[in-house]
Amino acid sequence: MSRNTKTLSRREREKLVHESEILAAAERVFVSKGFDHATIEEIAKEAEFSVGAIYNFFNGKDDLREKVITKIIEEFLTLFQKNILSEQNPMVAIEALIDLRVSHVEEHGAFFRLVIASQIGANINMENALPRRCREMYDNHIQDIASIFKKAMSAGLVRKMDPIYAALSLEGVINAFIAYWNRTKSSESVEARIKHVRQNYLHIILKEKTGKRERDNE
Amino acid sequence: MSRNTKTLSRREREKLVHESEILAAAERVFVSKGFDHATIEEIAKEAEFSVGAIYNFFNGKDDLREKVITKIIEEFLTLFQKNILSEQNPMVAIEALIDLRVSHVEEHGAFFRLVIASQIGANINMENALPRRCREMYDNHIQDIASIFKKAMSAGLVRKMDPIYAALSLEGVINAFIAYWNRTKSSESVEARIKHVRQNYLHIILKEKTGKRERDNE
Amino acid sequence: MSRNTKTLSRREREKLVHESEILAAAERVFVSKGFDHATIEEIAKEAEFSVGAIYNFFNGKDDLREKVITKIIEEFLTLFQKNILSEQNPMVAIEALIDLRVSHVEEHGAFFRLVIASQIGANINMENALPRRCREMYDNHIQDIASIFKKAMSAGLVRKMDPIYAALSLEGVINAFIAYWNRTKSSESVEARIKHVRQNYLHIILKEKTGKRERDNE
Amino acid sequence: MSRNTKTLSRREREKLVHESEILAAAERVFVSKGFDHATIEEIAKEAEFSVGAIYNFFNGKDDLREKVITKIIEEFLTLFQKNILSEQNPMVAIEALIDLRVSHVEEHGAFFRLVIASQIGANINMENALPRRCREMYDNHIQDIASIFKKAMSAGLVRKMDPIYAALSLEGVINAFIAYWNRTKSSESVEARIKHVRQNYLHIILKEKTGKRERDNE
DNA sequence: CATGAATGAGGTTTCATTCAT
DNA sequence: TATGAATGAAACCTCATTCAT
Repeated sequence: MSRNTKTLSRREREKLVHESEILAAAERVFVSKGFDHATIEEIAKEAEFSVGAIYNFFNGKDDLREKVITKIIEEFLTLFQKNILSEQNPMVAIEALIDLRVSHVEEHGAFFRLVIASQIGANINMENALPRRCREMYDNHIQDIASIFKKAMSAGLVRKMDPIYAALSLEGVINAFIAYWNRTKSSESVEARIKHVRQNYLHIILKEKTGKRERDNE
Repeated sequence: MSRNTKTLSRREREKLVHESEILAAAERVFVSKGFDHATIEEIAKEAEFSVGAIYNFFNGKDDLREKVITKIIEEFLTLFQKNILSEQNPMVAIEALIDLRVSHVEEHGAFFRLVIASQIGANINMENALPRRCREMYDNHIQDIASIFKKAMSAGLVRKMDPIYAALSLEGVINAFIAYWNRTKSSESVEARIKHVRQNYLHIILKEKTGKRERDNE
Repeated sequence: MSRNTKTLSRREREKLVHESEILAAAERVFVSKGFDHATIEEIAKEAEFSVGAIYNFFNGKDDLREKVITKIIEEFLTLFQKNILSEQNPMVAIEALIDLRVSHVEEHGAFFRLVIASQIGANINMENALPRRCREMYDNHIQDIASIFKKAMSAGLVRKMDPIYAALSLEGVINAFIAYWNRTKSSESVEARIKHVRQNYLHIILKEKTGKRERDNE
Repeated sequence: MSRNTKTLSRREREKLVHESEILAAAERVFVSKGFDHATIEEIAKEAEFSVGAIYNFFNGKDDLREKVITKIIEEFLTLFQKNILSEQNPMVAIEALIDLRVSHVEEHGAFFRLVIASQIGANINMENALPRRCREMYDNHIQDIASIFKKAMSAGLVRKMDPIYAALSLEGVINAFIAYWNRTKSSESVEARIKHVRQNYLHIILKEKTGKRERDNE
C-alpha cells in the first residue's frame, strides 16, 4: 500500500507481470475446458511457464481458480463503480449497466460463464462455490443496482417494485439473453444485443407516460 | 409398445425399478457434489448397489449424467405440457408456469442446479454440455412459452415485445430469483416466492388497463 | 466306459450336446478375440446359453480354455492316428500328414492359432501354457512323426538326419507357411498349398535317386 | 539430426535412459507374464519407477506393447543388416543368420516369444496384432532372406525352390527347434543348437556335389 | 438345471503436487 | 526462481464368478 508500483524492484514488477500472465492463461483454459477439465499442465503451457512456476505463484489449482474468479469480478466491479455508480441519473446508469454487462460478456465471456456458472453451483458444495469474498462482492453489487433502481422509482421513472428484485430481474434477463445468444450462436453486434435488452425488458419496466415507449418497440 | 408394463416379467420390472433408483441416487450425488466431483463409487453407495451394477445399467459416468439430465428435463416438460400447454387462457398458463418452475425447483432443486448450470456451461466444451436432445427439448420449451406470450399479447393482456425474449425474460427472472434465494438461504414458502415473481416481474409486463395492477404491488 | 452313448439317458445326452455346443462357441470366440479378450458373456451369447449355464458345465474360463484346446488337439490326433499312423508306407504317411495339417488349419484355423500360439507361450507361465496333458500328447505326436521319418530313412527314401528334428522341421515349415498365408491373406486352394509344402520342403529332404525330383520342382 | 546425442542436455539424456529402462523392464514382464497378464504396476515396479512415470513416457499399455515389440524387432534387424545382409557369400550369410537367430533367442528370448507369438496371433484381432510397421519390417526381412537364398541358388549352392518359401522354411525350422528346446528345457549350448540346425536342415537343402555333406551328418 | 443381475477385486489411467537440479 | 520428471492417490471401468429365483 505504502509502496506504489513505481517503487517496486524489477524482480517485484516482473513477478506481478508473470502472475497476471498466468491468471490470464488460466482464465482462457478454464473458460474453454471448464474448471475440472482444465489441467495445470495445460495452463502452464498456455502461460508459457513450467508447471512448477505455477506453484511458485499460486497455492495449487484451487487457489488459481479463486484468484481468476476474483480478478474477473474485481475488474468488472471496478468498471461498474467507475462508470455506473458515479452516474447521477439513474436511467442513464441502468442503460450504462446493460451496456457494460453485454459488452463485457462479449469480450470477456469468462465473466458470464465462470462466475455466473459458479454462482449457480454455489451453496452446493465448497469446491464448486465462489470464494466467499466474491459472493459478498456480488451481493453488494446487487445492492448497488438495487439502489439505482430505488432512485429511479423515487423519481417516478420506473414502476414501483422491490428494488432488490428489480436488480435481480435485470441480472436474470441479461443472463438469459446471453445464454440464448450463446445457444443459438447468434452473431449480432453488441449494439443490437443492447437494443434487445432495452426493448424487451427495460422499456417494459419504465413507467409509461405518453405511450411513446410502446410505439418505439415496433 | 405392444407389451405394456403389465406384461413385463418380474425380472424386467425389477430392472426398471433398479435403473430408476440408480438415476435418483445419481441425481442426488450430482446435485450435492457437482458432476465432476461425484464418483461412481459414491453413486453406487447412495443407490445401495455395487459399482459394477451401475455399469450394467449405464455406459459409464457420462451416460449416467446424460440420462439424469434427460430424465429431469423430461419430467419437467411432461408436467409443463400437461398443466400449462393445455391451458387456453394465456395468463393462467403463465401463472401456472411460474408456479410450476418455483415449486419444481423447491422439491427438485436438481432441475435448476444441474440443467441450468449445464446449459450455461454449454458451448464451452462437449464434456460439460447438455445432451443435444435436451438442448432441443429446451429450445422447444422456450418456443412454447413464447407462443403463450404471443397469445397474451394478441389478447392485449401483455405489452408488446418479441415473444421469444419475453419467454427468455421470464426464465431469466425466475432463475435469478431462485439463485438469490439459494444464496441467501431464504426459507420463504413456495407461495411467498411465487408472489415475488408475480409482483416483481409478471405484473410489470402486463398491459395496464385501470392502474389496478400497480396498486396491487404495494 | 462301460456305458456307451446308446445307454445314456436323454438328460445325459442333452448335457453332452450342450457341452459340445459351448465348446464350439468358445472356440469361435477364442479364435476371433484371443483367450484374454474373450469374455464369458460373449461366449454365452455365441452359444445361446446364459452365463450361468457355462458355469454349470465348466469350472470357469480357464477350464473352458483347457477343454477347448484339448478337444481340438484330440480331434486332430484322432484323425492323425486313424489316417496317418496306420499307413504302412512312410512316404504316403508323410504326404498324408502334410495334407491333414494344411486342410485342418484351413477348416479349423483354431488348431494352428490357439494350440501353436499357446505352445509358443508355453513354459512362460502357467496361465498361458498348454494343459500338461496336451503337451504330452503333442510330444507323443512329434515322436510318432519322428518314427515315420525313421522308417523313411531306413528305407533310404529320406536323407539321414535326427528323426526328431526331421519331425520338428516339418512342423515348423508348415507353421511358417501357414503364418505366411495368413499374413498375406493368400486365397490359394488347399491343393496349391499342399503343393507348396511338397515342392519347397518335402522334395528337398528326399534322397535323390535319379535327379527326377529336382526337375519336378520347376 | 542437427542435434546429435552429444548436444542433448542432461535432462534429455536421462529421459532417454529412463525410457529405455522402462522398455527393458516392460519386455521382461511381458516375456514372463504375457502381454495380457502383465500389469502396469508390475512393469513400474520392475523398472523401479512409479506407475505414473510409465504414463509420462508412453500412452498407455498398448503403446508400451507396440514400442517394446518395435524395439526388439529393430534391434534384431539392425544386427541382421549389419552382420548378414552385408555378407557377400550367401552360404556364409545363411550360416550367420542361423547363428544370429539362435543366439539372439538365447539371450533375448523375447524376440521369439513376443514377436513370433504376436505374429501368429496376428490377423486374429487388432489388440494382439503386431504394429503394422513391424509386420512390414518382418515381411521385408523375409524378402531379404529370400534374396540371399536366391543368390545361393544361382550359385548352385542350394537346391532350386521358391526363395520365399526357402526363407520361410528356415524361419519355421528355427522356430520349431527353439520351441522344442523350450519345451524340453534343453540346456544345450548355443553352439550345439546351431549345429542341430545345420545338420538337420541346412545341409539338407544344400546341393549335393560330392556326397561329402551327407557323410558329414552322421 | 437355467437364468442374468449383482458383486467387487483388480486393472488402467489421470493429474495435482512435490522436489532435486 | 524456474524447471519438468516423478509420484501416488483416487478415479474410472471390466469381467469372472456367484447366487437367488
